[in-house]
Amino acid sequence: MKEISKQYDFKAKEPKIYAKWEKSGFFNPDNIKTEKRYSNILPPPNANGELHLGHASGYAVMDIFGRFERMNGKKVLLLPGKDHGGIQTQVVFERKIKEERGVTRHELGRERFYKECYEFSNGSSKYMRSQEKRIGISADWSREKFTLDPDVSRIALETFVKMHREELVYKGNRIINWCPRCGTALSDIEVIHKEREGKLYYIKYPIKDSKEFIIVATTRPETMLGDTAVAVNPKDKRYLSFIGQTIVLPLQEKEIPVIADRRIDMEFGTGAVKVTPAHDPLDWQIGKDHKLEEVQVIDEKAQITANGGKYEGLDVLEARSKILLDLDELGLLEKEEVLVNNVSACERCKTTIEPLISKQWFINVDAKKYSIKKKTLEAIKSGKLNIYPASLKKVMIQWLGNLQDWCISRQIWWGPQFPVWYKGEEIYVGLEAPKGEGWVQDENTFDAWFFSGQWPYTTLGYPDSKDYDEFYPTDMMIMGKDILFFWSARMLMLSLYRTGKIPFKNLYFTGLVRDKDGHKFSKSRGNGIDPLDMIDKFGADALRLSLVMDIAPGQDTRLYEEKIESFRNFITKLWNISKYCKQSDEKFVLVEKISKKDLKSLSDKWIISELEGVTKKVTDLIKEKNISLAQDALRRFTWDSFADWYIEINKLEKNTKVLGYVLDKILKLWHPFTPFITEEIYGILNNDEKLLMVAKWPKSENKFIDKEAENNFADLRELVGKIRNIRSSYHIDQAEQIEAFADRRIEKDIIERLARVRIETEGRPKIKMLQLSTRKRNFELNIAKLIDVAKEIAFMDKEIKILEGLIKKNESMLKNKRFVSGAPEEVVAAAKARLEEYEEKLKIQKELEKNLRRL
RNA sequence: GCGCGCUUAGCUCAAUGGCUAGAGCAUCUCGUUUACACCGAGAGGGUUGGGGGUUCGAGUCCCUCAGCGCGCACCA
Repeated sequence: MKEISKQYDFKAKEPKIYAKWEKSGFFNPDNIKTEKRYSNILPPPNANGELHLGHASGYAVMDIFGRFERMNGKKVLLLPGKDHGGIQTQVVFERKIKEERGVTRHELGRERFYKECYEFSNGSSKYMRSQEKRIGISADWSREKFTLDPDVSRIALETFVKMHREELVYKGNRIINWCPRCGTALSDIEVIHKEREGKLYYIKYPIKDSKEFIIVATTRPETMLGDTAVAVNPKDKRYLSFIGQTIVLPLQEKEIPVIADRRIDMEFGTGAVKVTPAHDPLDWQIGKDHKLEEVQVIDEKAQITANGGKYEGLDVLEARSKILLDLDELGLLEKEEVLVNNVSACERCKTTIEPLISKQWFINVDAKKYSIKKKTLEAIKSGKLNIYPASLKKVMIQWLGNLQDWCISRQIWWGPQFPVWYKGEEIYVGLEAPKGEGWVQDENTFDAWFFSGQWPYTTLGYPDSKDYDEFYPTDMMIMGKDILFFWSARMLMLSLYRTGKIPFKNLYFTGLVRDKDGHKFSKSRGNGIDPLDMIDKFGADALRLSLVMDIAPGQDTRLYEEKIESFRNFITKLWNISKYCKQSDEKFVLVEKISKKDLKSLSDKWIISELEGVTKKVTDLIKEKNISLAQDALRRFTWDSFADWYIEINKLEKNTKVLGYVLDKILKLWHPFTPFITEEIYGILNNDEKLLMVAKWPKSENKFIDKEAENNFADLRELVGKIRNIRSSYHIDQAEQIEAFADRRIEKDIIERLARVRIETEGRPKIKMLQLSTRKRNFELNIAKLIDVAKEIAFMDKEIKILEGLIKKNESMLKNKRFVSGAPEEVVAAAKARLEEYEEKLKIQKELEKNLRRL
């Protein structure tokens, strides 16, 4: 039989335990023979970096649910993968080659850049995979996927072809968000808005053949080079007479009309707006409706185009200052005002966005043949998808309601190219290049989210594969709430379109992991916690626990070393508990089943009753997706009830069978949370012949619930507590055994041991004694020790007052007819029971006080 | 502007409308023992952000105010 060593060396053990799991083959659901299944396609991290706390917390949650379901007899598939990451990876890789080799992607050329970026991603993936394993995730690595794997990307590309055939996608000129640094179009959600203090410039626009002006206000004067109208609200009396007149656009000397449009806010600025359809989303709309010319004056490098006349070639900011100078010279600059407004920036590189008109591929989200928007809204509203937390359902519905066409083409090089070929006026859309000479493929690459949005079924080999039939729709999807729109919404949209099914039954959002002060972890702040460092320092189990403590779905959580440390302490406790059990009796073994006959003493009955209760509670809480509370309840049982009370008592009245039974259940209940240490202990105690990972989850059995034992044990604890309290408040040395006398049958040995007293049961000594007693007088003893009578009386008076207050409260409740008839039966019964209990306690207290006064 | 979330012990968080509002960390006191000092025992610490309401009963539900955080839209 193996021994349990003095200390748990998690650093040495964890890799070995993981290797043992992998070798067992049970990460692969094919090796589990059952009809029931549970599937969770894991979110693929971008294959360009390192595992961070966000990943770690997500994996901890996914693995807890996965292991729970596996122990509940299901074939569990946790399918891992990596995302090629599109823009983000390209930005990272470009920076890398610039720093390391001093080259740009243009110097490498498209083909070579793609190839090297692919190799880079592959290398990072391997590294990340080794990190993911250290968290302990029980994923089926034999099924691991990459968004660019041929089988995966083929299915995703087919979706595009299908959409094209069914007219859900189109290529067209629209105003889009352009990142001049990345050199690509972006979708609306890849743009972040930052408040910045800027200036609002008031510029005089002269009316043709008149001395009058209209003053317009703008934050971006450089765009005036492309103005094709001035717009006012038709209700605005100030400008009624100007509508239809002509303005001579300053600097360009071009004639443009004054138009009326109800979208103009009369309150803002002067109420008159310069309209630049080529460089502002709202102006673009107005331009469309009024059939205005779209004059592009800013190009894709954020420089002024030839349409900008003498400003051509200037950077937008240079152009802005030059234009302001020129206007001032002409006397057309009325004034400047400070204004705080939102500036759009690229989510990845933070460069200011230029709105441009550009020819891009779009998904029509409200197409005639199939409205992605409507179908997705319907599915969410149908209630067939459980969302944790439920409040995010509303957010999703609101977002979908406002959804605009989705720009899916990018001008970056990293990622799959559009399956579209051109030859002159001809266009071909299909998976393979068309036969014949002279076809040129569309240069655009896909928005990476178009690929990851199809992840639930591309990974399973849609449409005709064993895995797809068996595991789709999946049971669970877990992600950070920061990618709610990016990912969960897109998965719902695309999966519903392609497969006709909601891709998952449960959608669980994790919150953000923050530092102790509630700040985001960031490199610039230097407050980052590297999960791998923490695993080295405290072990994977401790990190997992700290990541799921205090969490609720979608709620941010704070993490800091002391928190992880306190869970490392718990892990040590679990180890020591097991060590004690093993050492307590050479016959000690883990026990799967027990019968009532095996429960000898009060404490046996109590601990088993509590165990059954906690088993039910933990199981229910995990099913409700409330893993934080489940863990909390289990920890309290393990540390407080089992270690601090039952084991201490076990040192006196051994019941090795009960000990083995409780430990067996505890190891199983803890396994989803702390898989490594529980597997290690289970292995030692079973001579490595059994694997905890696939052990059966404990089932709570009502027959062991024993309320009477629980109450009696509570009384015992209360009495011991009272004695300890007295020792502490009178500074009685811990070494000193307090003399006591009891004339009733009580759990003498236990109380003597736990409270360090010596209890005489015969020959009551003739000295003054403090009397202690509990409810129903199950336990009563007298302490033969000099005490401060006045102090004790004061203490008892306080107790009596509290009890009287409680009695009054409960009495008035029970006298209230509306309470008795209106409240649930159990509540009324509980109130009655409480009242009796308090009355009895009060009676005892009063008696004790009377006795005390006689001293 | 619209929407969402949060506010409970010094800190981090719990508490199906119903038991004297609880844990962990931190603090203070003490420490003999067949696992554990990464430990054990005990103690202190609360007007549940303010105000109002509904209810037999409110930390919990409603209204309102304040503070913090987030999302969306607008931003000429």
